[in-house]
Parts: sequence; structure tokens; C-alpha cells
Amino acid sequence: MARVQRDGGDDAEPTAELPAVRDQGPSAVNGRKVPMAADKVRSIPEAAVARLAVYLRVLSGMAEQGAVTVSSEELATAAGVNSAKLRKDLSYIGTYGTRGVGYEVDVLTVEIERVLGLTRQQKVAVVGIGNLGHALANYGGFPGRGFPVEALFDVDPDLIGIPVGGLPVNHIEDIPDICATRKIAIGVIATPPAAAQAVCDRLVEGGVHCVLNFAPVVLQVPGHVEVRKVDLAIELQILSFHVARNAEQRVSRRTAAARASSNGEVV
Amino acid sequence: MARVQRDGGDDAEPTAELPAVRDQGPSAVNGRKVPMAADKVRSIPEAAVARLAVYLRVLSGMAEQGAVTVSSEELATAAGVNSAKLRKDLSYIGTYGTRGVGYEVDVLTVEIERVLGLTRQQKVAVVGIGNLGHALANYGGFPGRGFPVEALFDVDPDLIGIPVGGLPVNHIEDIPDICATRKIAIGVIATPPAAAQAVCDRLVEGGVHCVLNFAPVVLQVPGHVEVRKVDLAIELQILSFHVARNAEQRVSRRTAAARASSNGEVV
DNA sequence: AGCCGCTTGTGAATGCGTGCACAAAATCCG
DNA sequence: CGGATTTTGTGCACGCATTCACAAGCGGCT
Repeated sequence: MARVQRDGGDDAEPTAELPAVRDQGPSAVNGRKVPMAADKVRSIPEAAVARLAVYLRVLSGMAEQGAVTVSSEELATAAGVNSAKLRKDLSYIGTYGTRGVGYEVDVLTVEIERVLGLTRQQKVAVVGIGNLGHALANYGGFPGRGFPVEALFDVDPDLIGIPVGGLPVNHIEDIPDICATRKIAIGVIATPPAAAQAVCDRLVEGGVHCVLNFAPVVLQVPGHVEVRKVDLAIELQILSFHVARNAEQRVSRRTAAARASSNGEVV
Repeated sequence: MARVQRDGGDDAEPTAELPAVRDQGPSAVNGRKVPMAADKVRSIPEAAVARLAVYLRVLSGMAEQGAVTVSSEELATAAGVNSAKLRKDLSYIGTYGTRGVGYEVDVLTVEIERVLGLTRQQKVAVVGIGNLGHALANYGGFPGRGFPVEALFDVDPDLIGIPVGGLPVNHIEDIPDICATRKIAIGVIATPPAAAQAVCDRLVEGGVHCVLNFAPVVLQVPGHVEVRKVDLAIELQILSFHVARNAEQRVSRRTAAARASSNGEVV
């Protein structure tokens, strides 16, 4: 049966609790610090993972400017969070800071990359070479390099074989085969909404476990598949909500002010 | 002073408490329903707003298929959430359901649209007419119509004046003027990261209160400006994290299985 | 009319994430 | 070498969001 798309919230997975992931001898092999992190990985909150990615980008910017160490305060303001949150986020992946000093930029970079799985390259396939798909394909390895685009798909016969961003477009029918043989890890869906579910099914069939969905539909996927969605319309509508809310507050403030002034009060 | 980008989480606003949203005559069928909702609007959790937008889309799909009423259960599964959450989300905007029956599709649609501020059209400007900006400009009023793109900007002199999606491209310098005169409500930043902050400042200068940022930078904006960001790289890295996590679990499960089998246990 | 079954709306409980505040640690300096 | 200073790491408390579970309410059926 098809499970429902998980979207930053419901954790009701069949992963159960499984508190016994760690090996029996807990302190048996204490020499290294890595195994602890390996245990901890499972417990990093999703929100923290997203922020880790932000820290990583900020760090790379700092490294370019020759920074060697960075304090939690600096890094936090640069990333737009408060320092306590940053430190807690970092504590999920281990303790790589030096008290009284800060963090070594390159150490932290490497550790975050490791936790995010960026040491291995994740191959990406883009499906739907329309306006958006075109843009994605031309991103060329995607920012931060580590996500090479290794397959493109579309239904349009006129597009098949045409190279986009240096890669020929294949037909959607070939998704399962090509994804399987090229070991695609992440599928990006940039098709019209009507086609998205079918495309997604083919991706899953091809062994893709992670999907980034730009189509405005709720995808149904088996439980082991991770879906993230990026939805333009929804982002705009959220902003619209804030516009409306602010306009409303402004109105009510104005009426309140009017009322107050008619009462002779000072605003 | 520049406030930091808020990003789906910190709600530390002066929203106060105001617990009782009074519940006078429920079935009193007071001619208007607007005022009550107007009070409530402020207290809708951000996460719920995002889901309301999803419900809206699902509802419009159902309306097209001729559905008149829908139960919370149906709507919930179609939207990929559980029904309790859906009902609570809807309860934030009022009580428009009929017990024992469900919700009228069109009533619910209208009410959600009203809360999200979609009754008024929000004018959009797109800055940065590269691959992505091109795609955005060609979206043509954006999905769900209600977000007309009314201005395009870029630095490239070769692009100035060229119509993209039926709209001429203006120079970035003119952002403040044009946004102000055309009453742009939402600015979309699709520039390279280096230019994003300057563009954002100009948008704010032009009176834009809401920004949708595609550039991989943390924007600094004054407190009254709402920023939402869509970051490809971060989405991919989050997926990458899940790939790594799953791979790891699979490995540890395998080693566990190996250990178990070597112990003669049955897995 | 009155009962029955169905579905909503919501109080209460639970869980999770955030922010605070402080102890622990490390460096620097006298 | 010891104290002052700085900054990390984290226990704790708070608040928000999710989920549960059930009473309230409505339509249909007899």
C-alpha cells in the first residue's frame, strides 16, 4: 500500500524505536570519537539538519576569506540563528569545539559534510525538462558540487536525445532502467502535476530512495522513500497570508488609534 | 538594526495571548462571518498556514471532479496528513463543517482563500532573469492565478527591454521606483548569491514587505519584512542526509544480522 | 418524533524544539 | 602557577505543534 508523503513533521515510521541500534559494548571501543556520532545521527531533528546545511555554506564562505576558527556567536549571526541553537545543533553531531576559542572552520566543515552524507557524491536525475527542469539541468552539478546531474528525462519526443547542459534527454519510459544502472540516488520531479505521480512511481521502481518534488501534488510513496517538496504556489500563498495579516493589523491599529485619539488619549 | 531572517520556526512575535476567541452563538448564523475570523487570523500557526494552502489545492482538484462535500478523512488523506490535524487546522479559521456530513467544498475553498489573502491579487516582481528567473517569469501569473508577475529586473544590459513572458525586463536600479509605483507586494529573488542582499535592500526600499528568496544566502531585513527562502542545495543536502542515514542503518542492520547469525540466532 | 450512526470540533495529553543560563574547559596573562 | 576571561556544551523550563479521544451536533431512518 502506498504510504503518504512525509513532510517535515510526522515521524510515525515503521522504523519503530529500535533503541538498541548501538552495539552492545557501549564504552568498549572508546578510542575513536566517530562511533558515537554514528549512533547519534539517528536522533538529529530534521530542523537541525536543515540548519546544518546552512552552517556549512556559511562556513565555506568564511574559509574562502581565510578564517581559521569561528565562534558560535559569529557563525550564528551569519547564519541567522541565535548562538544557543547553533551550539545545540552542533552538539547533535559531536563536540568539535574548543572552549574559550571556538570551532576550527575546516574541522567543522568536514564533520558536517560527513553527517550530511556529502562525502559520497549523490547522483541526481531531473525529470521534466520544461522551464524549471532546464534551469535545474543547467545548474551543472548543483551548488556546492556533490550532486552531479547524471540523467535527464522528458515525455516530449522532440526533446529526446537533445543535450541539455551537456547531457542528452531520455524518455520517461526509461527511468527505471537508467536510474538503476546509473545508481541514481535522488530524483528531481519538475513535471506538470498530472505526470508527477507516475514519474515518481518509475523513479521508485528504478531504486531511487529520495525525491525532490517541484510539482504541486502530494505524492504517494512507499515508506522507505523520502520525499521533499518545493512548492512555489504554497510559498507565495504563505507570504500572501502575511501580507493580509499585516494589512489587517495595520487597519486595526489605525482604528484603535482613531478610537484612542477620539477619546483624547495619546498614542 | 537589521533583524534576522525568520524561517519557519521562531514565532517570538508580540502576538500576545488573547486566549478566548469567544464562541458566542455558534449556530446563530450571524449574517457575517468575517469579524470572528479576523480575530482568529493572527493566531494561526505557521505550519498550519502552509497546510491550508495544500488543502486549498486539493479542494480545487475535488471541485473540478464535481465533489460537493468532503469529509475530513478524505481531504486529509488526499493532502497527506491525518484527519485530526486537518480538523484542527480548519478550526483555526472557523467552523465551516457540518457534523455527520463533512465540509462543503466551495465554502471551504472560499474561506481558506480569504484567510490566505487570496481574494486580493498580490503583485509579484521577479529579480534575476537567469535560468530560474526565466522559468518563474514564464509561469505566467503563477499557479492558482492570483499572483500576477508585474515586473522583471536584471543587471545584464543585453536583457533590459527584452520581453520575457510578455513583460519587459527593467534594470535593477529601477527596483525601488517601479515597485513603489506598481504596488508590488511580493519580490522574488532569483539572482546569484552575491547580488541577493543588494536586491533585497532595493525591494524593501520600494515598499515590498514579502520576499521569496531563491539565492543561497541568509538575507538581513528589517523586522517588518517577511522572508521565505527556497534553497535547492539545502533540500538536496537534507535528502543526502537521509540517504546516508538509511545506508548506515542498513549497514548496522546487516552487521547485526551477521553477528546474530554467527551466534546461531535466527534473524 | 425519536433514535442511531456518522462526522465535526476541541479539551487534554504528549512530544519536540527553542532559548536560557550556567558549569566545565581552555587559553592568556601576570 | 593560579586566577581572569572567554566560549563551549548542556540541563532545564517553556511554549508550540501534533495526536488522542470524546462530547456535541446533524441528518436520515423508522
